Parts: sequence; C-alpha cells; structure tokens
Amino acid sequence: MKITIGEIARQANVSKGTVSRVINGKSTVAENTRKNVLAVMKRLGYEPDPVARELSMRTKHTLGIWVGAGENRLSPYFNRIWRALLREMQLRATQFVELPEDISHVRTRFDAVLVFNSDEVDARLGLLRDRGVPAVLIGHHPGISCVAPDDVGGGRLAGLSLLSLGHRSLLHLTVGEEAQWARDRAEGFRSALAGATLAGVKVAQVCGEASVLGGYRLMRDAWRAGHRPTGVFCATDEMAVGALGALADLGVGVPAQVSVVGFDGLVELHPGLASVGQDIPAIAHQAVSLALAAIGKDSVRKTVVPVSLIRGTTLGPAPA
Amino acid sequence: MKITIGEIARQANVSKGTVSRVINGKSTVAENTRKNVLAVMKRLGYEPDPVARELSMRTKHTLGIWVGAGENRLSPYFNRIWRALLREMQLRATQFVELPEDISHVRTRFDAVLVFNSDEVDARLGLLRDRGVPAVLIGHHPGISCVAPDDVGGGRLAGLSLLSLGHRSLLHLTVGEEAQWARDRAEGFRSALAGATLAGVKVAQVCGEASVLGGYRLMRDAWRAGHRPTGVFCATDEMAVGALGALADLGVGVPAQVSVVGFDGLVELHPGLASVGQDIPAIAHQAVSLALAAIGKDSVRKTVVPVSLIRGTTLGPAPA
DNA sequence: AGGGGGCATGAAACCGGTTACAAAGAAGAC
DNA sequence: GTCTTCTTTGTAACCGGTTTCATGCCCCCT
Repeated sequence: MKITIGEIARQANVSKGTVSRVINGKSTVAENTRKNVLAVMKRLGYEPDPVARELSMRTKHTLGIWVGAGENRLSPYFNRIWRALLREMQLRATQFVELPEDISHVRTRFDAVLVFNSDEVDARLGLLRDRGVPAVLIGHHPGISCVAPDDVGGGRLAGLSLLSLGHRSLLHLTVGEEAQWARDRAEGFRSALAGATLAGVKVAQVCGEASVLGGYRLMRDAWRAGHRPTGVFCATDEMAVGALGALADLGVGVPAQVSVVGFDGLVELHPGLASVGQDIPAIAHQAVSLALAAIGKDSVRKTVVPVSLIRGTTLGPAPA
Repeated sequence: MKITIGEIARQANVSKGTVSRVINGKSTVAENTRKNVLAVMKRLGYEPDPVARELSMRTKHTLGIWVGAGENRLSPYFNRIWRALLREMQLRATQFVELPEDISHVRTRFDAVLVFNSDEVDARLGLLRDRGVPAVLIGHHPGISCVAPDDVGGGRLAGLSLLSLGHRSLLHLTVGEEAQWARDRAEGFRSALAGATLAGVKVAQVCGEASVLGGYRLMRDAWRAGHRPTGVFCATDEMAVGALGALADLGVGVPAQVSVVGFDGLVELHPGLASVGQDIPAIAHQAVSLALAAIGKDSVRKTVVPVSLIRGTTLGPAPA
C-alpha cells in the first residue's frame, strides 16, 4: 500500500496538517516534533505524491515546450538549447513536456509554455492566449515575453573585432531579411562599420542558406565573382564552417589571408572556429525564469543575454 | 473563476456524479440528461482538470523518456523516433516528459518510462526497478520489455537482395561487436550467405565508426587495400552515405559497378539510397503500447518490428 | 494574579474530479 | 395489483495533499 501523509501522521502521533508543515517548512514547527516526523518519514520511505500536491497548490511544476514544425531539431544549436533547458528544469525540480504540433486537444497540464520562434509563431501565440496559458518566446517578437541573445551586439562585436585587427575589406554571409536574428546581426555588423566606411573600409553582403552547404556556396561564388575580402563574418557557425571549406578548396589560407568569424559559439562544429559565442545556459535560465514568473500575472518582459567573442584560430590580423 | 464539475452540475440540475458519468461515458445516462449536460458544458466552455482526474484515477497519462548521455540526439534516426513518439502520444492523449540524466531526485510523475538503449542501460534499469517504475526499452536487453526492429531479418534481407541480383563479391561495413544491433544485422547478413559461400560467394567485413565519415573511410581504405566488391552492405544509412561519397571520389559507378545498401530507411539522407527500411511509426506505437500495458503488472514482452527493403537507385544487378 | 501576545498544533474545509452504494422510479412478469 | 428487475440518479466517501481558523498553552509584563 502506498504511504500517505495520513499514515505518517498516525505513526508520529500528530495531525496531517503538521506533517504537511514539516514537509513544506512553511510555518514553524517545534524542533522536537519536526525531528520525530522526519524520522517516521524516513523510516517508511515516504515520498509526497506530486499529483495531489499539484491539485491543492494548483501549480503543476511543468512547462510545455512548443517546437515549430519548421524548427531544425537536428541543428547543434537547437540541441544545445534543449539540453540546457533540461538541466535548468532539473535544477528547479520542474518537468517539461514537449507539445505536439496541434495542441487543440491537448489538456493544459502545464503552467506556462516556452515557444521556439518560427514562421507560425503568431498563430501559436494566439492559440495559447485563447487558452490563457502564459508563454515565453525564445527569440524576438512583439507583445510577448522574450529571451534572446544579443544579436545586434554580437554583430557589432564581430565587426569591431575585424576592424581592430586591421581588416578593411569585409564580406558578410547571411540569410535573407526574413529572420529577425539575421536582420539584427547584420544591423550590428553594419553599425560597427558605420564610422569606418568613410575611412576606406569596403563591405559586401551576400545571402543564401543558413547551413554548411549554404555557406560553402556563398563563399565560393563570392570569391569566384571577384570578391577578395580579408575578413568574413558569417551569420551562423554552420555557414562559417561551409565558408572555411570553400576557402580551403580555393587554396586560401586562414587566417593568413582571410579571417572568418561565425556566430553562436558552436565550437564543436569546427575546432578553432572564431565565433560570437552565445551563453546558452543563461538563455535557458532566463527563459525558465520568465516562464515561471509569468504564471498568474501577464507582464511582458524582454531579456537580452550578452554574447562574447571566441577568438579561436580562424581570426587573425589582416595581411599587410 | 475556473469552471468545475460542480458548476456544471448546478446549472444542469444534476449531481456531480452524473456529470462525471457523462464525461467518461462509462455508466449509462439517460439520453435527455446527457444532452442537457453536454449543452451546459459546451456553453460554459468546460474542460476537465487533468490533475484532479489523475489524482482520483491514479493514472498520470504521462510517460517518461530517458535518453542516455551517450545517445546521439543529432542523428536523423533518433530524430525520427522522437517525432514518431510525439505523434503517438498525441493520438493517445498522453504526454511525455524527458527525464534528466540524474533521476534520483525526480518525483515520479509518470506511469512508465521509455528507455533508449545505451551503455549505461543496466544502471538505469536498476534505478527504475528500485523505484517501482515500469520500463520499456527501445532496443534489445534481457529481462525487460523491449521493442526493436528486426535487425537479423533486415541483415538477411540485404544479403538475399544482393545475392538475387547476382552479386558474388560482397563487403560489409559495420561497427565493432559491442552493439547488439550491429551484431544482429551482421548475423542476418551472414546467414543469408551461409549456403551461398560454398557456391563461390566471397564476403569481407570491415569495422569502423557508425557515421558518414566512418563509412567514407572504411570504403575508401577497403578499396585501396584491394577489395573489389560489387555489393556493399552498410550497417547504417549514415555509413552508406559515406561509402557512396568514397565510391564517387574513387570514380566507381553506382550502381553500374557497385551496389550499396544501407540500413534504417533514412531516405532523406541521400536521394535514392537503397536501404533496409525500419517502420518507425510502428516502433513508436509498440513502445508506447507496451509501456502503457506494463502499468501495474510486471510482465516482460519483446516486440520485433518488421523491416522492408527500399530499392532506391543504388542497388542494381551485378555487372557482367 | 490576571491579561495579552505569540507559538505550536489539531480539526476541518478544500482542490476537482471518480466511484461504490443506495434509493427512486419505471417497466415487465405473474 | 403486487413483486421483481432494471435503469437512472443522487449522496457521500475517497484520492493525497494544503491551508485557514480556532484553540490551547506557555511566557512575559504590570
């Protein structure tokens, strides 16, 4: 038979209320009885039933995670975020459940939902609002609590780093304008160069796919088209890996002739890759914090998580 | 205020019990009252509280998923299984939560656990047994309910297919003997050839890493070492993709000179890849079924899910 | 000694459902 | 017309906790 709080109470000669108080440590309990109750609990191997607790406390200690259909679960970035969330939840004794595509028949067994940014994000947020479930977005979006890396600052950081190493001819590999993060990274990069363009700095931008292959093609084609940058800033590390491959195939020395800086800090992709590193544990931490804080209230808060430059071995001074 | 069963009962002029009966459709309810109650429920937008239900029914409608530390979450195979499980759960109105590495402090808010096979699997199963949580393994292991593809049958299928197409010189790219699935696939492959070796069929086996790069290296090195098979069976599709790359680099025509068959059916990896296809939705279905059936009892059941040959364009008749 | 304040605890209501049991009413058998 | 049986429904206990409120007790102050 399952051991309940009532059984503990009986064996410890106290009331259920007192046992509950011992468990939660909320109200004060005499040291003697506390010890006694704890001893009985230990002896019987008691574990409070989480479901009963959820019912009376009306908090489920559960967050939902809603991954967009278009989200690339196979990307190393996604994987890192996922694992960081897992760790974070463990620390907070909170479980997390992944929601299926279609939540219309899903019963809300969670206190709040973390949403990954994607094209369908508007529809999703609407659905959640209708059901009264607080949501936190990983990414940028108006009108909702968000957590995102400092994309603008990261772009600027990359630009400034290249400039300070003497690079005067730059190339930016990125995706189209549809994604907010890409716009922000590009904007930051341009802003770093804003004053410098007058001083003879040239910068070009080409757009393609955010993948290794995409980066490879962009770099190869740009080079063939006559671009001869000494510094290349790639909107993602995967593109940067592709760019490195293309440069290798073209026989261009890195970083002797060309420096390459990526974005995300996924050093496992390519040893030595220079990159604007995201603090993924911090992002996970903030996302969960915001989600848990959002329960009950409906405040909207935006959190921007700082980034830092990973120097690596693909970033060096401009050739003379 | 939240709408409860009591509120419905009041507005429909019936008792809570009757409303509950309508919801669950268990016991019989007069058609008139049923309609009436349903109307009130609809009007008020009532949704039963899953937590309260769990408490009184003592089933949590939740499965845990325990992914080993060593498991490669980035593999397309894992990804497919994961998504199939997600769908399966959705169909059954069951949620699933991923368990963190260390479950010692996790409260058991799930009815059963699905475990992915890995090296630490013994320790994990022990922990779960100690806590009295039923577990189902995706893979092979003694003493526990398992779901796995028909690895032996798949290996045999690949072997027979190659033989029937006239191939007499075969090569098997695989990993070491440590993994059960690899042993089984190899065993099936050999068994298909058992009678045929007497009839002048040559077969070689080389071992390496179960990755694209691993497959590439094995194929390249085997060719350089003088192997000239006309049929190649790879233990995983990723290895097969690598092998195809190596053959292309070596200038060997596929399937004109060499046929390549993989295992897993991950056609998205390489268009036209011939492969022993797993029925991943069926695996997910069986895994969840077994897990849900295991609640309460402690029967051990093994399920083997059939495989089928995907012909593709990399498998053809042996050259004359 | 009497009164007030604070701490420890028990009793009971509550969270939102399910379900065993009893009772009422209708229909059918004789 | 009465007895039995079946269907439908209400009542209340229960799942395993939390929390409000009241009470008892001890201590301190005047």
